Amino acid sequence: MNETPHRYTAELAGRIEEAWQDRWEAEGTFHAPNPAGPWAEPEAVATFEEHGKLLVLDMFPYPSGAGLHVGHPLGYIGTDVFARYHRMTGKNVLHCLGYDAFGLPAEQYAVQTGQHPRKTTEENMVTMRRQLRRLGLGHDDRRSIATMDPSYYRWTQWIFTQIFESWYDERAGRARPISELVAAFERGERPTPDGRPWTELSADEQRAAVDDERLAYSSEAPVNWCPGLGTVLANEEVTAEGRSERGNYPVFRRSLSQWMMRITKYADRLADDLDRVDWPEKVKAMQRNWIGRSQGAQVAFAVTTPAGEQKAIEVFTTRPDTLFGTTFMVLAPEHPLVESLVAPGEWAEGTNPVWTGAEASPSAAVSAYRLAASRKTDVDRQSEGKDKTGVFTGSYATNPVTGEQIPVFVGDYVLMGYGTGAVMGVPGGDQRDFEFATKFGLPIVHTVQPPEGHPADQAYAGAGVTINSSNAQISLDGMSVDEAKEAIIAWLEASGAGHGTVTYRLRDWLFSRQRYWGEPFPIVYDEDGHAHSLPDSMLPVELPEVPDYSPKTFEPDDVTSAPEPPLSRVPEWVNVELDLGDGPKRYRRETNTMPNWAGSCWYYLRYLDPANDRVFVDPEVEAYWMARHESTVEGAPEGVTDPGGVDLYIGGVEHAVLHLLYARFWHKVLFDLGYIGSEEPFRKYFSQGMIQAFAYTDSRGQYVPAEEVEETPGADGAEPAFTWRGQPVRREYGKIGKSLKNAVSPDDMYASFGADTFRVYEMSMGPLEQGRPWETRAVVGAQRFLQRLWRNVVDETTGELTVVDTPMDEATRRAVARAIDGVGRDYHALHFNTAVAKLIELNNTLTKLPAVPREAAETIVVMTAPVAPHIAEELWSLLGHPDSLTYEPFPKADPALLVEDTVTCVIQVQGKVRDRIEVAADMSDADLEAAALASEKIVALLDGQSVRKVIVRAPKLVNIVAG
RNA sequence: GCCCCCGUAGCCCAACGGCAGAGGCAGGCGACUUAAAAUCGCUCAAGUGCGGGUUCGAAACCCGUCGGGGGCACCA
Repeated sequence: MNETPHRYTAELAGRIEEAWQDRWEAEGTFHAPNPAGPWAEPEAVATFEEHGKLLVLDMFPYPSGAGLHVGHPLGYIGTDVFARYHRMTGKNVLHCLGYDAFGLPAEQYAVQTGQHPRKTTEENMVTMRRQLRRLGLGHDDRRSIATMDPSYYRWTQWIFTQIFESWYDERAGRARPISELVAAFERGERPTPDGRPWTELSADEQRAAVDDERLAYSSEAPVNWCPGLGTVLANEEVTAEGRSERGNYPVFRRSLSQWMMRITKYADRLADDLDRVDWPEKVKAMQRNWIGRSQGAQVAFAVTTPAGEQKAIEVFTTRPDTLFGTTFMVLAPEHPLVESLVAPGEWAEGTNPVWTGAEASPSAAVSAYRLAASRKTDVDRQSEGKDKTGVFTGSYATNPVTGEQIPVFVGDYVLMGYGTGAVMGVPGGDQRDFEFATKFGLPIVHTVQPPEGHPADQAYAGAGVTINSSNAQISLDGMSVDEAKEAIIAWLEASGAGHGTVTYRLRDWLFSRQRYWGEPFPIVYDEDGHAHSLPDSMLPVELPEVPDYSPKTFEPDDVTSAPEPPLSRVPEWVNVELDLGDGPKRYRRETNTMPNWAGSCWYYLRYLDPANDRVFVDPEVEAYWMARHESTVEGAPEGVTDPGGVDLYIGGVEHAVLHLLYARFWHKVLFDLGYIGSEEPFRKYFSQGMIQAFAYTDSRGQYVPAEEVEETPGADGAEPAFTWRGQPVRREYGKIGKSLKNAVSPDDMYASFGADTFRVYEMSMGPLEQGRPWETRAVVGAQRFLQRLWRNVVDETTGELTVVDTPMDEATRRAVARAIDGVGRDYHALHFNTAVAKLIELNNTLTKLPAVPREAAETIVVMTAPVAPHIAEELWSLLGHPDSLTYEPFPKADPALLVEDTVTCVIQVQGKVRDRIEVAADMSDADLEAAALASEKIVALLDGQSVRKVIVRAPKLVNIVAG
């Protein structure tokens, strides 16, 4: 028979946990009141007036069919601990979780099985909800939205129409409604594209002028076409190797008509406002890198075409100071001027044979080169490495500062997609140009004095004194690089040959996909093919049922294929009669769908007011939860202001560019249009580390189930040996997942230990931002802690309370006070691992007492609640409190108990500890110095040496410098 | 090639520039048990990757170097 029926086992933990989860749900414990909107509870909100609110957010999960593994909940537990702690500090805390329900896996599954993706997704959501509920997360379950619900994507579509109906006013530095653009054209405040008065433009011309300014626009442009997925992709979804981030299929550049978002208009604000948010530097750096703002100059090189026309080749350079060293030019193969620069006839007499590409004439050489370049994928270009290729066009341009005639080449190391698609070749200052010049026998002029010992076979791109840079009007010689840049830009601007400018790596965002399982566009085309956004009253545009979910996919390397969206196969949905204000007319619906990012661009706003069917979020509600603060975020530079936003956002670093950039963009548009009052979505973002696990391969390199591997410790510190079914296996470390056969499910943890133990273990493994290895056998440490905590309150045999109503002794009071102080600060700073360590320390102290005083027990129970809420609730209840401790105030430490009466003072000689003395905590420096010098050990050690200096850090340290 | 992060007991991790150890795992010893598991108690264990420097004093700050992880990469 069981002698300890009331021991805190996994089984007992499970019963307690499920009971409390039911009670929290029934009582709506985590429902956060809103100040306005359909759920307005202003009186409830007013009760939080003293301590304010806190908005905590997790990254929007995709409900995967594979279920969760133990790595997934790390961030969710982190936010939950933080949220629960702050409820105890008296804040109105909003924390909830919804689902990013549109996505590729459900659609691919649907294609294979014919199962509707909604059904699959709903089933997956049920599983995930169960797994997360069992974890005891304190979510406001009323706010759990899903992007696939028409009541949600109605507003995704509405936001799209707002973006479509907006333009970016450069002068005002913000987005404005299209109607104001039309008004500006009408009043003549804004010149039309060709300068004619607005009224003289035809209807089509007026429409084109407006459409060219829209923040969402459709355009025929080279896009990333992925035949293997049957869809086009955004730049951000294509890897450096030119493959799809999802599925790793080849991606080709094809010119197709697609929807784009003019995110480039926000490049500066997206870059600048990174200074205003509290994010990891790493992530800020990645976004800055992606935006790729570079300061420089645009310079025009005059060229006379073979046909006799005067043209200019515009180049962008970050190093205008090196203009005097420009000895050639290179255009991208796709550059529009190439055609007109190709010299007719044979090569000129004496043309360097290396320049000709072994062709008989410039036109043959250039067309062969261009053809070859057009056939290359990014992968090919990559694999060619740094070997510079190119051919001469037969034309010469004029260097605007030297007046020299310099040859113009076509070369594929110049990319059409960056800058102007043309570069000035400065072999002395740019390694790529140097390599090109060496290969083609072009002159190399240094314009910055290289330091001594600089290798002769390299360009010099560093700082130094400008040389070889003067003409009749200007001399840069002797200037630093920065001075020279400034001087030459001024000269270029004065002479009309160029101007200072900024370029960006960021491109407009490709926003359409040829998929079924996504939001339909709220766009229809009239009979002339013009796009119209649908009015609010016609939203949502519901996703129709289709006979076949598959996008037409192709052989992954079929370059000639073209996308065909599934929705185009439902003619009765595509062709509609609508009245858009000018009577019923025939329209054709847009058949592309939105990318997965659309729903996740604004979900945090919907969390705030999910039941609102009048607006996507009530402005007062948004202002309450996300308003800008008076004070700036931590570490913000001088002069910036707080942008508002979510108080804490925890998620993986894998979305550093994609989701976090897109969401910032949409947020800024909504701010510009006056719908919200915060300028940034995520004031503080914290990037959690990834939990990984060991995986094992057998002699053939096949993965074997990690949980079945046995470890034999090596003798005398040798490496341990690992075996699986008797055969030796090799250990490696990697991502948790099916393919490495090292996945551990949270369900197993609930069954073996309970959710609280699992939570404590995950939080205590190490700092939240750091990756670390999962180790199932170490989980028991967390369980032992909770068992001891339980035993400090409850008798394992009888189930009776063991706490006593005697006051705490002095030592216990001090230990409790220290813990309160430390644990509170650790929770606040997201240092959950050290918070748990301090709780364990205090608990171990209490364990050693003959009986635990009630006050000590209650204090530690309350402090433990954020990490282990179920056991804390249960003990709190056993201690006689009928209500949940969710809103119980976090204990406050008596400052008097934090300072010791006496402390151990360390006495060092030359920085080495030589003696310790007990002294009063308030001892003066002089007294302490005297006491230290009087120490017998010190006197003996100094042995008459003179004391040169004494450093006193009362009351803990004295350092004597002798000699 | 460039940029960022991390190197502390066998392992995961602590330590305002001031006594290297808070906590956990594993190991060892002991208690309980017929026994084992679980549990409890005790215990062992590193001088902080390496080399310089700054300082009265460095795991911490600076420079260099090695190792691990991540990001970017013909971006003009």
